[in-house]
Amino acid sequence: MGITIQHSGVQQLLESRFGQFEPELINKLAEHCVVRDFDADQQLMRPGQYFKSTMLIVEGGVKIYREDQDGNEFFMYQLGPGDACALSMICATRKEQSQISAKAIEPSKALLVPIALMDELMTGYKTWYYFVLETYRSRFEELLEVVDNIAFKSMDERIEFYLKNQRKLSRNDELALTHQQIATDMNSSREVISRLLKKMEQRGMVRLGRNTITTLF
Amino acid sequence: MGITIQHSGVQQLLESRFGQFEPELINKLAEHCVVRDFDADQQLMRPGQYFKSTMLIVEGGVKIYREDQDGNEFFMYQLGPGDACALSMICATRKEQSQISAKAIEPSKALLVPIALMDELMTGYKTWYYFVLETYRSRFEELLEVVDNIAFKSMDERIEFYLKNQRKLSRNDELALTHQQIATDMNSSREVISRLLKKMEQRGMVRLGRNTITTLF
DNA sequence: CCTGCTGTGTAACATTTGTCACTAACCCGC
DNA sequence: GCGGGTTAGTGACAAATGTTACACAGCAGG
Repeated sequence: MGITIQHSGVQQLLESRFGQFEPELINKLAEHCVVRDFDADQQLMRPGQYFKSTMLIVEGGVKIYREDQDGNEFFMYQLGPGDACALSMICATRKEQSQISAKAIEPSKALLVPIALMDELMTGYKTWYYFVLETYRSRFEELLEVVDNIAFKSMDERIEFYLKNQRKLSRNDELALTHQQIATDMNSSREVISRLLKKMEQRGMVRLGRNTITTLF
Repeated sequence: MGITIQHSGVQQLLESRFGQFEPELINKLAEHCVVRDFDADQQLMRPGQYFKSTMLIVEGGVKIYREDQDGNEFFMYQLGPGDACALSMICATRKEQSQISAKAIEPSKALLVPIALMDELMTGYKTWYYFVLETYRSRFEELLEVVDNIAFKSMDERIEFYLKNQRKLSRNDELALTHQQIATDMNSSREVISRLLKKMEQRGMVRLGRNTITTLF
């Protein structure tokens, strides 16, 4: 399954991705945490899973989904290097079940921080405490933006928002996406997405190709 | 505007509503915080506002809304005594603008905790630190449930969810709500709500009266 | 070059939700 | 008991989204 536990090199990874951490914190983490590799498309979390550690993304990218009982997906936001999964913190803290699912979109590395360490880190290291609060804050705001979108906006506006997001993440105007992928992420159907994308093409907002959407806005 | 700043009785209020706090923390808070009264329907927060303190609800009830540019509202969740507003914590911590609006649904009291105190409380008082994390966690989960609802569920299921929520909050099967209020909270229109409520009545799920909805499920 | 698979286009239709227009029922103060 | 305001019910229609069904284009492998 491509899972590798690495003990070496943790310190360097931490220094490069989490430069804001104080040196003693980095040492502490390097001492007690391991890095785990994930393949593209591998799940980092699934609904109903329990956590023994919280995850910091060191390399790659991770998509965070909400899933309902029937297996429908709904994409919420994406994490990159330097981000932490607020949910894994929350669940870890409470030893509770996860309500979401996370999937690596490319080969990724995550630092696993044992729950047992959390209290000590929180009270002993100011930069950790700020990091955790900032993580909560930004995930919360992302979630608010998600609510905004589905509560107030129509499908075409949401597609636009989605494409903008993808562009920012891939740092590329040409997106390698199928209509079906978008439909799944937005919990809609391919036909609807095709229809609306076509309209956007007519309005000159995108150029469509097989497996690619070029944003022109 | 019915705003009163009280300095007396803070300690008793804290003890009754936040019994989990350690005594030294209660003293600390009583020393540095004030209680503020809000009238029914008065706004505690509005979008674009800056915070100098974070708010703990001591008495009453507060509705948390998302608002869009056109002034549409979308109800997210409700706070009662013993709850804290995660957003006010987040914004306070970052001295940032609020993205939401909060309104008292009945005469309410809130404890105002100055931001300046946050660091000290967080690092010095374990029960405060747990309280803050638990606040983030539960708000985050409420927000996830909101996403769930609007992403996956149809209007009638959402109404059901809404009514269940209201019932839990008011601890009463008979809800004093107009269809228009529900429509506003759900960012829909009165006619739609009336229509669906009527269907629910035919299915025996509710009994409808003027200004009242009696839940039978 | 044929074949089969995946991705896309599109028409027709169903369903859900929103809007408009109007009526009726109820409630309160005079 | 009579207006006037608020709340609710309803039909007709519009718009958005979802569904079904099918055609077709591009590409990869034999």
